[in-house]
Amino acid sequence: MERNQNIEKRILWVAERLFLEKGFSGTSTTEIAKAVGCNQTLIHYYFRTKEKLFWDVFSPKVEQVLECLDAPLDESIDFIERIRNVVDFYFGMLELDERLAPFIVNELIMNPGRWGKFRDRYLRSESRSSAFDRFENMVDEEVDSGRIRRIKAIDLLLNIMSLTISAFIVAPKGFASGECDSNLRKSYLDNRKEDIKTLVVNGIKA
Amino acid sequence: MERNQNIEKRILWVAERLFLEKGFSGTSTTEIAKAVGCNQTLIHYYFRTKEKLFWDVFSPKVEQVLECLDAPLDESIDFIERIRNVVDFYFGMLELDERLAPFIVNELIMNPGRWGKFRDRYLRSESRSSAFDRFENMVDEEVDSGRIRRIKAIDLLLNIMSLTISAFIVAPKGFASGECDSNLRKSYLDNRKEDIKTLVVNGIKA
DNA sequence: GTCTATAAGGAGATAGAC
DNA sequence: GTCTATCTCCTTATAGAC
Repeated sequence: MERNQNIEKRILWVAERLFLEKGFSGTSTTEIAKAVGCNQTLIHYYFRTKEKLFWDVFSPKVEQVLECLDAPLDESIDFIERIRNVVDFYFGMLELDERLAPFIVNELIMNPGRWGKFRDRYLRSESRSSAFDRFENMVDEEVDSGRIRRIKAIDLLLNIMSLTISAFIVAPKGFASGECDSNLRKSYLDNRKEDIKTLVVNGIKA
Repeated sequence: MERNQNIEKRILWVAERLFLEKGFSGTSTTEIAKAVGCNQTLIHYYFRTKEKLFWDVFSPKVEQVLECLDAPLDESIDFIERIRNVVDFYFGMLELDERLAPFIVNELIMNPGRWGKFRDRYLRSESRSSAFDRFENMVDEEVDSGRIRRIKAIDLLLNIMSLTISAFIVAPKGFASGECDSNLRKSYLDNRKEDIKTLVVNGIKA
């Protein structure tokens, strides 16, 4: 990538990195400009406001993440195995970039209203035939047949997501190991993934 | 509480409230002063820096929370019941102030280094006879006797804490219910508490 | 103890030259 | 497109009058 070509895209890349590392409020447009190697006013020339830059960076990513939530629901395999796949899938998604989970949680805490439009689009009961509805139907069917204990789909999903996301919140902070060594973190995450799968699967047995 | 008496304490109360609601970086000393009804420089007269004010507010609370982590470990009752009590206990602690969990997680993400001294004091292997060590001994004993599945105490604790804290991160944001109605939130939290207890207990069965 | 005044710096955003 | 200069506002912190 040439240094002087496509400044607009380079601003997007750099902004994504800095927002992920330091959050929205912790990143200034001046800092983004410095990292890009351009003038601060250029940020505003291309994106007008910092808020709009934020959305230009993240709305495609949020869409992408939300839309692939149903990817691992292959109905040809055993339900328990499908749930294990869901955990693997979420874990793998967050493992691609370990800054993602802290970023999401932080922005959710600091400015919950900002994410309302995504909640409305993907979790509200009005929007039928969503990924969550397919997941819910699948869980209800297992409960009704008595193959798993009585549990609401939303609770199962919250359990899986809470445990998975939390693993990445704790991991890089050295709370688990006392060290920030890369191998230790990897083995910590692998260990957490397996334990979470065991926990979630045991937790829904009839 | 008189308005003109004990300004120092009033600064501490107001600072606690604002730090909890808006985080450390989101709260200015000017804003604290305005809420107290005093001059901004008075904050610095009493506490010198914002950082020191932060610690004067929270280190007693952190000490208190960390020191009572072993409170529910009454050894006269069944282990499974003891674990259920631990969940009840953590839940109750966070229910006392629903701003606590988001605050802790947010500060942990934004400035992990700040909490290093507490980690060192309470979770490092060097500091023996801590609350965690007693918990660990208890879990190891149950594993060795075959009464529960093979699990490390730290994993069990991370499971419990992740699920409990996450419930409060999601709760006030309307992600679960789509509403912020107080009764809905209460029933959401009660429901989560029971499901988490079931999950954690099922998850360690042999 | 409490105030005014102010330093010294950083933020987001805009006008206008080139 | 990209820049300089600048506006306005806000931050933490200090000096010194009272």
